[in-house]
Amino acid sequence: MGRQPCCDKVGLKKGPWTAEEDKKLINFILTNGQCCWRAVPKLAGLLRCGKSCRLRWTNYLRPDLKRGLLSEYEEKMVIDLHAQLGNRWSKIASHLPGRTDNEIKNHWNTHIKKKLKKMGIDPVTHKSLSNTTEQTQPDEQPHQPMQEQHQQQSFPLEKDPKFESQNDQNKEQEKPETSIESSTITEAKEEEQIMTPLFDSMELMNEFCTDEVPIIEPNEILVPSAPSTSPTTTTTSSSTTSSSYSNSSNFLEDLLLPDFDDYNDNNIDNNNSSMTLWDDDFIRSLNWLINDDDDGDRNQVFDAPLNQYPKVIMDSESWAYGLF
DNA sequence: AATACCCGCAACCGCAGGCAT
DNA sequence: TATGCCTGCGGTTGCGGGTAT
Repeated sequence: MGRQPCCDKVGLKKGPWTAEEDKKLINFILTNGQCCWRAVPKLAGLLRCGKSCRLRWTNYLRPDLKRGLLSEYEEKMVIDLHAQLGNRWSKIASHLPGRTDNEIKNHWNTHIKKKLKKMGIDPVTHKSLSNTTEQTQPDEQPHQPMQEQHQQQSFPLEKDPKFESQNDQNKEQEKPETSIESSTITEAKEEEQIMTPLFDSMELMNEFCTDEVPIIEPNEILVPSAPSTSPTTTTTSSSTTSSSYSNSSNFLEDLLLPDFDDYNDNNIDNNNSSMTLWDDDFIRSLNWLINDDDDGDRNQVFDAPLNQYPKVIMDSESWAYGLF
């Protein structure tokens, strides 16, 4: 028996998501949490395949996403992680809170690759280009993660004192092997080696690793308190959002939203991660969002006002940039 | 101003792995 | 063990905006 396709493609919509579709998906996930993705489109009233819904959610709509270009520090981390892990984008992304594998992959292909080449570094092997041309043909050979290359080369990033100290710390934390199968142990060890210094950097940024984030339930989404309630103009990074919002159909822009820019300025920099409940205006706005649906049947399902949910935890930047 | 070209990013595609039966 | 389902992953594509001519 052949494998069933992930979805019946007949009659399913493809291409860019519209604001209306996003609204339905957000509505559904916020209400029901993430469940069987195959069932999501049907239940949410979307003419999309479940896979498409999952991608849209994980890569764009997820509340804990950051938007905008990667910071210099994030870029360094990506380079370092890529040197160790190769093209395992999801693993790399798991070390960068709020970033998706797709985002990192795109950023790597469009920005970092070029930068490294300019610097005379082969983006595949992370070795000096003059050396690699003699030894390998980078683009034709599968990438060998640096761990497997015994980390012979000296990459500029490793000269960063922060990373050096992390590596030293790493060595100290290496544990003797047990009787577990060697392949498993090397894999685990590799992971451990990579994770340890990065967890430190997570602490440094006072953030969390997306791998550690459980499935987001509606009652877990929190928003930072808004120092200013005046709805401000959108930030520059919001222009990088989906083309679906390029016109006036950006339904979320009309909401009365906390000023996340102010929040970021005031709190992010000094590592103040305090979170509070949404203010009433915001709750009312989102409530409007949830209930503003022309499908009466689904309104019955979702008719619990959002402000009845105990707490809504949310990352400021992601919702500020990604949605609002 | 119009057209061609380039680039970045969102979305798609197909495969692989994990899990249940 | 075999089979089917679901999800995650990495590579690729194609659209849309920006820039050059």
